[in-house]
Amino acid sequence: MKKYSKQREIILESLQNRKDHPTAESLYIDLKRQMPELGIATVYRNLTELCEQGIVKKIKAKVGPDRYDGNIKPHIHFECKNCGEIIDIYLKEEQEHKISNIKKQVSEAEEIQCDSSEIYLTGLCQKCKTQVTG
Amino acid sequence: MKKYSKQREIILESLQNRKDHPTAESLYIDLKRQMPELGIATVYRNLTELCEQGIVKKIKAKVGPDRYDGNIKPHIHFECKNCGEIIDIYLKEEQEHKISNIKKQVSEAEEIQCDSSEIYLTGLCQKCKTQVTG
DNA sequence: ATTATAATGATAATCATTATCAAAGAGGTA
DNA sequence: TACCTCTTTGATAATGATTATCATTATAAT
Repeated sequence: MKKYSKQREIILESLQNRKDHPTAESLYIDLKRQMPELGIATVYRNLTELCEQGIVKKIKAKVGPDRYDGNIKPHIHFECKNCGEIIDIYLKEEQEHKISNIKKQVSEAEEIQCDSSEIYLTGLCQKCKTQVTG
Repeated sequence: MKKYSKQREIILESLQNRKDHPTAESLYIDLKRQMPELGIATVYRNLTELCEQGIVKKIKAKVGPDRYDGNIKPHIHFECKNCGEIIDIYLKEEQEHKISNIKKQVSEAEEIQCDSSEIYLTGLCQKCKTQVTG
């Protein structure tokens, strides 16, 4: 039987309140301020658990360790190859619809059961675009 | 100045001939048969180099270490959550077109410069679908 | 052939993550 | 409340993947 833990609670809460996509370590450092006895293993354990429950999503960035996202509303990620920031992008309903259509077509054509899709974009974010370009 | 090396040649060649998406280690083990003096660091070094040149692509799988793909023709990846296999899926021209359209729209709306996109599907492959379901 | 420098292989070092395990906490039940 | 069982925790060792170091070898230009 799954039991309550204060640690799991604050990890989820923090992740849902943050607007960025922290690594396990940065979450750990942050939470240690309000719970100094917290251990890094507990953070990893709970992040894994929350991912399995589908409350949290793991992001495999191109650069650096895995990141975690407490926002599970459908959206895609853009990673800036210059500053490394990952920004959330919400597709319009019509765009979302096109994607799920393609997913359906592919599932049929390949005879697979596709239950999730992820779209990663890479390039230069607004800031870095102007900085790098001139 | 960049210099030729036999090692880099066989790494690229092997990757382009293989139809799977090997990890650095499995590539190393395989190539060691034809070149026993090959070192694992050389494999990592050259894979990184080839990725930077854009001749090879790195795949961050949900499970396990990074994989490499010698096929750079536009395609997307499907990872089976049961057997872990990664299969290539080629979108139809019209599907590809819809995606690049969305990419363009997003780039404008977000004021970013998006130069690459990756679509990642997850679920059950043909084999595992029938195995698990029935 | 000589020389400059890039690439290699062995291996140490690092980084991220997972495993282990004794102690503490949660959630029953008597 | 006291007790029991099982889960979770924190500390830390262990592991796995990748990168750094460095002496040696190979490449390519002169």
